[in-house]
Formats: sequence, structure tokens, C-alpha cells
Amino acid sequence: MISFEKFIMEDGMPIYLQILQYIKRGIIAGTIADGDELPSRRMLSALLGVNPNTVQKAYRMLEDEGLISSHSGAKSYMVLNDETIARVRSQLLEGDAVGIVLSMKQMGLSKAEAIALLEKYWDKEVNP
Amino acid sequence: MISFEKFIMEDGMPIYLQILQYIKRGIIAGTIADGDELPSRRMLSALLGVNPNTVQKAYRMLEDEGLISSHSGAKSYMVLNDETIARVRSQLLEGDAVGIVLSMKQMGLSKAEAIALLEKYWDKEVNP
DNA sequence: CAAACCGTATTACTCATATAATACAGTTAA
DNA sequence: TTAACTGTATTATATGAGTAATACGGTTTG
Repeated sequence: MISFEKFIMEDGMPIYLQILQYIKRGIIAGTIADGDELPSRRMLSALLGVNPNTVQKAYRMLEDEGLISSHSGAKSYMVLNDETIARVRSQLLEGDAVGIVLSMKQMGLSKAEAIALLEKYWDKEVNP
Repeated sequence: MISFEKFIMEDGMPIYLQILQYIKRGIIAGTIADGDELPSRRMLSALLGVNPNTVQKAYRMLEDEGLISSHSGAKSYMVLNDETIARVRSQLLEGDAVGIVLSMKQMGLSKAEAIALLEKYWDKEVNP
């Protein structure tokens, strides 16, 4: 069963996208693997304190991307292979890296300063 | 006159927040300084291709934070001192760094891998 | 002074997000 | 078999973001 223990909800980003992102990051991290059972829509919505429809939207998009399999009445499972994992990895890493670089550059930071900043905050506690 | 030449609009984030962020990053970068003249609401909205109300919303929030001065009929100017600049800097840098670290950690990257990723994309072209 | 700007305000509309309350049919396990 | 779960679907509502079209009054400059 996939754990949502480390899920941290932020505002400013649609919840269903945050769920999508969390799953994809787990795939890259290797904490979510092929065949893993997903929590049901109702269970996860209760856990996160959001509406079941919001979870359903996220799951539906994951299914459209071919990352999970859902069948009416049955539980949902991750469907992953090397190709899909590689695709998700490049999508996410590139998107994040580009965003970071854009942000740092707009602030006038040099590459060295950006790296120093990253190192400085790496070991700090992020979770609330 | 503050330039919006390097402003890149992304979707997924409210435009008025992007304007706010762009100004604040300029303050940190030093490209925006005390006394600088801001483009009028109408001019900037035309330049960005957005509604004047969207720009007004961003400017209003900047005024509420004490970063600009607006008087009916007259142009708007940046109002910055060492204290406010330091405040904006810590707000933005910490927020960005924390977000980056959270993202990388959720993907299971090590500090070294995160730095390598940042270096890899630093010199790539970001603009469309 | 008068024209051309400026900031400010109002109302109405569309769209996406998220919630809410159900309902129905398929699967699974006691 | 039946109860307790699943996934799926529908309709309604609320809110925020963004657009659109105006309007009013103050400032600036020729």
C-alpha cells in the first residue's frame, strides 16, 4: 500500500496536481513501484481531508497517463515499466530544474550562489 | 522605468503573483531600486497581454507590503530601504530554497545529485 | 486651461478548482 | 450469499482568478 505519510499539502497549487506530483516523485524515488496498491479514493480523501472527487481527478489523470490501472469495483494498482519510469523522471526533473534555474537567475544569483543556497537549506527541517 | 523584458509568463500560477514575484526577485537582484518608476497599470497590462485589473491587483499588494507608493493621478514608484530589501530577500530565498529541497527530497535525490542537476541545467536556455 | 495621461473603483461575466450529496454497479471476503 | 468495500458518475454549489467594459477624479505637461 502506497503511503501518503510524507505528503505535505501546500496552497497555491491545485490539490489534484499535488497528488499527481507526489506519486510521480515517489516513482522517481523508487518508493512507489510496479504492482503497488493505491489507497482507495475514499480512504485517501479522508486521510488528506479533501473531497473524494479531488482524489478521483488525480487518479483519473494517472490512469490516462498509463501509470495506474483501475477497474470498477476492484482496487487500483501502479502499472510501471522501465520506459514509463524514465519518461516520468525526465518530465519531472527537467521541469523542476528549469523552474529553479529561472527563479535563481531572476534573483541575480550566480551558479555558485545558487548551489550554496541549496546546500545551506538541504539539511534543514522542511516538514511542519 | 522598471523593465519587464525578462518577464516570462507561466501557467499554473496566478498572473498577479507572478508579477509580484518578478518585482521581488528584481529587488533582490538589484535591478530594481528605490525611487524607480513603475510602468502604469494600463501600459504593463498591454505589454503582458493581461487585464489592467490583474496588474492593479499585483500593484495593490506591493503597496500593502510597503514596497511601492501610489497616489491617484500620479505615477507609481518603488519605495525601498535596507530593512525592506532584507525582508524580501529572506522571504523569497528561504521560500524558494525550501521548495526546491522538498521537491528534490521527495524524488529521493541526494544533495550531490541535486547540485549536479542544478549545474546541468544552469547554462541551458530557459526562455521560449 | 486643456488634453493626455495617471490611479482607483465598480459591475458583470467566464472558467477552473473544490466541495457536497448522492447513486449505481462491480469485486471481494467472511 | 451478503455485507463491506471498490470504482465510477451525476448534479449542484461556492469560491477565486481572470477578463471585460466603463467610469470618476487627480496629476502632469504643453
